[in-house]
Amino acid sequence: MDSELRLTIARLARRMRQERAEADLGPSQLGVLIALAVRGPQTLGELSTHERVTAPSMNRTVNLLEASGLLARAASPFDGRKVIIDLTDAGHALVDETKRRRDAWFAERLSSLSDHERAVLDAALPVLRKLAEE
Amino acid sequence: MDSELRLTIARLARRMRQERAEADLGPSQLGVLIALAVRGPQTLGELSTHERVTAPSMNRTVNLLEASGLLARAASPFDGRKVIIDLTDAGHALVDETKRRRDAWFAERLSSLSDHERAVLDAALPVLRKLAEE
DNA sequence: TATTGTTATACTCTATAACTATA
DNA sequence: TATAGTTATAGAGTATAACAATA
Repeated sequence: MDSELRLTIARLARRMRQERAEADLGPSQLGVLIALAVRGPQTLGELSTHERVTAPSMNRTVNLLEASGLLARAASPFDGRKVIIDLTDAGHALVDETKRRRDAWFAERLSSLSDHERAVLDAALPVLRKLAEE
Repeated sequence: MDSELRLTIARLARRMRQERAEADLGPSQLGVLIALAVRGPQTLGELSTHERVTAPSMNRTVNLLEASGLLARAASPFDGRKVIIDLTDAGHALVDETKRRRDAWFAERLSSLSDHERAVLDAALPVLRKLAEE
């Protein structure tokens, strides 16, 4: 059954990821914007570590997002080597819109469940969260 | 809370996906091999439909896997346009090994849970499966 | 004509290696 | 010397458009 649960979670996550569309950003670009929204301004190194990607790869993604006006680079006042990356207003707006749409999709799926089924999921949430821990 | 559950599932799936490594195939190539193992020999069109990818994209992935000796193409005896794709012995072996390793990783995560927590997940499985339905 | 697979081309995302600037 | 970021280059994975072969 272990295997069943693992595969089901993978399949569900895959379906969720297909619900993007709104802006035509790839998943990596969207992931960076969401990381900035959740964890605030960060250096390139922090971003690449957290997203588990190499620095050159993150640099490229950041370049694309900067060119789209969704984030901005600023020099660190404390360390001339570092660059602080943060969302622009447009970046914040895009993150909010994306979250709203994904939540709506997921809520629609949940609405097909019975009260009991929703209660079961509610009970499972802390356990799933524990499994997902680093 | 809807949003919490959605994000937790996404995060858990992401952690699982990072557990690959064994062979250095990307997730797409591995996905094709697993699809062939689970659902048997298929045409290119069937594969691309099921993996939700365009035919040229699937064709490219199949080319790489064929070059690696993990699958083979054969002409359909009934329809000259169709190509039947199936795993080689090496492909089967790779799928088995991958499944074994991912299951082991997941089982190790599950072992950190209490009996009660595992029971909660067990109850949630059919509900998650329902959410993941097409 | 319609369908199946393929080739051509282009863009995103990833990596490693090598370089620049700062500490 | 070591660290932070960047550039150069290459390969995987995705797409659309155009083509060949078969039904």
